[in-house]
Amino acid sequence: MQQSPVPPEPPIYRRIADGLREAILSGELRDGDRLPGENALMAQYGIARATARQALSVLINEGLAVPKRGSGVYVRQFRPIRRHGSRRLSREQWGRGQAIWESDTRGRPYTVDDVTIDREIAEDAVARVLNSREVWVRRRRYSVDGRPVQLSVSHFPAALVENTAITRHDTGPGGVYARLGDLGHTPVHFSEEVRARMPHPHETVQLDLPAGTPVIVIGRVAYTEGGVPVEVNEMILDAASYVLQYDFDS
Amino acid sequence: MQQSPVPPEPPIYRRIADGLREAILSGELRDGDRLPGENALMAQYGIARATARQALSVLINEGLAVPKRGSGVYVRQFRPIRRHGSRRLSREQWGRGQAIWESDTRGRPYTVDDVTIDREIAEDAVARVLNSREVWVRRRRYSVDGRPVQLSVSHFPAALVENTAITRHDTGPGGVYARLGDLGHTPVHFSEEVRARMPHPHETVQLDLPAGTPVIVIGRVAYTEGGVPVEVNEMILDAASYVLQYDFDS
DNA sequence: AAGTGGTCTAGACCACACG
DNA sequence: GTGTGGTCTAGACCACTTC
Repeated sequence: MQQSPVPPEPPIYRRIADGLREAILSGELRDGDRLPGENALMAQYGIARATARQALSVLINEGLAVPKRGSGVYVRQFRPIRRHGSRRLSREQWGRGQAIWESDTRGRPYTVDDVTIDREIAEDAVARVLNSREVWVRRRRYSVDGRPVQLSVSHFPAALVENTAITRHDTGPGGVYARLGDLGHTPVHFSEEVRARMPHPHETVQLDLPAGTPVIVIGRVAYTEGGVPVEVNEMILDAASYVLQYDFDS
Repeated sequence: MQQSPVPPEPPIYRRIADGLREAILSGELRDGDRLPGENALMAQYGIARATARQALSVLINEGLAVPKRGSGVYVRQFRPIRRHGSRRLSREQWGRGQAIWESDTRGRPYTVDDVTIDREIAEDAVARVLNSREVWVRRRRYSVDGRPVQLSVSHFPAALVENTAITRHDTGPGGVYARLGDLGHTPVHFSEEVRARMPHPHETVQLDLPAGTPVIVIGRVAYTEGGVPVEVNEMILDAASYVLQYDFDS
């Protein structure tokens, strides 16, 4: 007779984490509420400091809680920005149905800082797509409500944009896409590749990410009507701050 | 005179993690290689066990390394599947440019297990989109190469699909979309909302996710030509196994 | 000043993997 | 059997936040 396998008891730190997670997901603990601290958990469960910390670290690494030094551990809030892929299709009737996830639809103003513009030798993947190793690179950081939410690195074939406003800080009215249009290379087709992963250290710093926050990586290629690739843009988004929306037919 | 701020030394565990990360990202340690273990780090740096563990946990939570019980900690591998949003546009000329990220383009066979079909009362968000609280729900899990990569939960308005093959395991040739077509409700418009976050515990179990792996959450609504929503599908993807591709005009 | 999280030490016992 | 990671204890000092 086969012995029925006994489900092993989860370790203490996990049971504590499960209880706290339940309280968060059920709404018993709300956005911004303070969780029981290390000392409280030690007393309540009769455990060592390291064990209490381990329990809290589970929730922190899950992105459900954020530690504040000298203060406590708090329930994290989620108020994403909606980013539309195809504006054209999103405007159509059928695309105006109810969204699944609530999000901030009012166009909150974003600010741009840390703009840098350089002529560089592109890495292999970018060079292959643009058919050019020589590129102009525009790096920007976007913030909403004073909090950084996105890093963006745009690559343009150097031969195409040399001596245009695209190589300068002030790109003029309409921005870089308008300038590409002036050159007869209006981007009309876009291909976006979307990934998600944990952030690299420099991304954690630049986006001021708490532990347990993934980033969404969007690699976007813009093509002209003739199918010529004119821009490769890699965007790094704070995953907790964004919902991407893509609308399409067929 | 303003004192120039002295950059504080990072803690030991962080410096060790930085060194190991460097070795991984530079390619010095390759996919599947074994990292120095806890004992090795203790000896090499003259630190306590907990500190060595803390260093390794950084890389594990970043998704760069995977611990194997009783064996060691290993460099993680990344070989994503490419998932296309709009098949139609992806086939067009301009969309056939080089991809930024390498991925497995050969259509690897996937298997479906854990299929369940139930009549349920939908949660608010789904009911609002479908204009129906009564829904049929199809849950599936997809695996590639024997490893689970995606969970999928499809909702259909009960009144629409009652007494059709959509409420049965065998949906017949063409699957549920063909059956919706039989009813005169062929889905032709799609709206997808994409998020990324750390997995919930049950997702970690069902997708067998190592620590440090985010999930991509896709909420997809299918509409008929007349703009009637006929399906809400929530997909949970192992973020390390997927690259999403979206192609669009304008 | 008191409380909080951040780092670190020096032990311990366990289950599991590998040779 | 030996080494590995997984869990846990009982202390310590520090920097920071809050009162």
